[in-house]
Amino acid sequence: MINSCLHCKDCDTRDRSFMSMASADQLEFITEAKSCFTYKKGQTIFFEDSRPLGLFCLNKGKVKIFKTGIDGKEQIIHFGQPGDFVGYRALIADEKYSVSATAIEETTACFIPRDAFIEMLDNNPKLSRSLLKSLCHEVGIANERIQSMAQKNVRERLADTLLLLHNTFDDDSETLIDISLPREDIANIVGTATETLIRLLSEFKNDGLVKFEGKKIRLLDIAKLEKLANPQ
Amino acid sequence: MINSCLHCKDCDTRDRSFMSMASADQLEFITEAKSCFTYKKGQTIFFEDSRPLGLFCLNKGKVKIFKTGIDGKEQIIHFGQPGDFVGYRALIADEKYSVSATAIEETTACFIPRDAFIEMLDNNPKLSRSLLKSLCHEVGIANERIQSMAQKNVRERLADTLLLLHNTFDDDSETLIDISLPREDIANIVGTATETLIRLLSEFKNDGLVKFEGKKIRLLDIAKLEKLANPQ
DNA sequence: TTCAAAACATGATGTAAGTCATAGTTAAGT
DNA sequence: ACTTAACTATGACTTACATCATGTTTTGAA
Repeated sequence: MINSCLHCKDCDTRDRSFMSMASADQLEFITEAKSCFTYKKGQTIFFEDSRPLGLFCLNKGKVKIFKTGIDGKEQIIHFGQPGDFVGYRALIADEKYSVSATAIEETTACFIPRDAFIEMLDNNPKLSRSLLKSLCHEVGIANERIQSMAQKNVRERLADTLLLLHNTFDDDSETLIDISLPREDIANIVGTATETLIRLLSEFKNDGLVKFEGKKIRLLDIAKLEKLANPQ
Repeated sequence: MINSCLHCKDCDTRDRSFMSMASADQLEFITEAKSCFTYKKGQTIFFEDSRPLGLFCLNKGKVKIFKTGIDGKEQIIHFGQPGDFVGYRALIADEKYSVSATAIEETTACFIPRDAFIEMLDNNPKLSRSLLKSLCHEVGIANERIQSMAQKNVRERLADTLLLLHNTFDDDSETLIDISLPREDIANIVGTATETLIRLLSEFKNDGLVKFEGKKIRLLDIAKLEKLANPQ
């Protein structure tokens, strides 16, 4: 569903995003070029294997970025939240999307068409440098995840995941993980069966590591979780 | 061990590397700044958790890039061969190395100090754009690997790995994988125990999928391996 | 408010793959 | 050429986790 757009200069997620690298002229230019959309919970923003026509800059809500495997099992790669650019990797690499993005709560996003983004990128070394740095960092994160999948057991990966979610969606130095995910989604981050995830999460609860508050999870012992995630 | 350096303009791996983006002036500048090293099989070029002082441009040999986990088990992330830049992610991200690089055969590499590289990067949008594109592609590869680790069994991942090695080290449209790796290293790519890897590889041999030629592996049925790696 | 459909939970069971043990084989150094 | 060490190979055993089955609770739409 298409919306009327806020001017980028008035967008309060700008300072949290790559848009903070843009000049006033570029903000003007992008505002002209973009269009805005809202997505209900469960709606998909882009699909794996389709061609990117631009990128999305989120300004409200949360999305999950995932790959769909055999028998439809999702592997969640990461999440997007206000201020995040999503879908730019395929765009820059000049490839089809290798992931899908689906709203996990009501989300609004600005769509920046390919050409406008490329022009901004070409005229803004600071932006391109910032993207470069961010991507280098991300490759490091991804490599860590590969190792974790290969060498850690499910219990350790669950601890990892809870800490990751906490860092990504913290209620600001709170211990509450400020996102509602069904168990199946958490299992699809950890890389395990939903039943196994449920069992382990109950164990964590019984061990006093976490507490369930409605659909959200509160971490009760971060130090212990960190130890669990990274055994000697 | 330090060497006398070849001038970059005379380096025959240049066209295969990011150095092909450099201007004549920049090749001159880099040649002035760099120093060259040779590493014997087993020697390490850089260590995880240390600070990068520059990057390495390989011009002979092969290196494995890996992370070291609990009880010293390595997870091999990828390989470097002539023409490859290695160690630039940590440099650009301004982080410590998150991986180590060790020569798996006699290797020579040029070391380009941080400042010289950054200067070249800042003055060469084509290079920075090329790096950006390459990194975006790499993130896609890494994500695929995460999914594969999470959802595929060891047999499927071994098929994946053999095809990957074949694509990376092909004897040019040959079926021979042109690299000598001990079973333990292959296990550390696949993410399994060495004994399991050995068993599966024997099975693959008995099933007519591969053939051992000295320390190298020849693929006998690539179509079948692809089917095995990507079931329905 | 009711009913159907998700989501959550837990038990029973099977199996892929890890671990431990041992032995043969190749490679490397003196 | 001989000895030691590294690598490859196989068997026996264990276990973490997936799968299947079934029941309960929550959610949301009519």
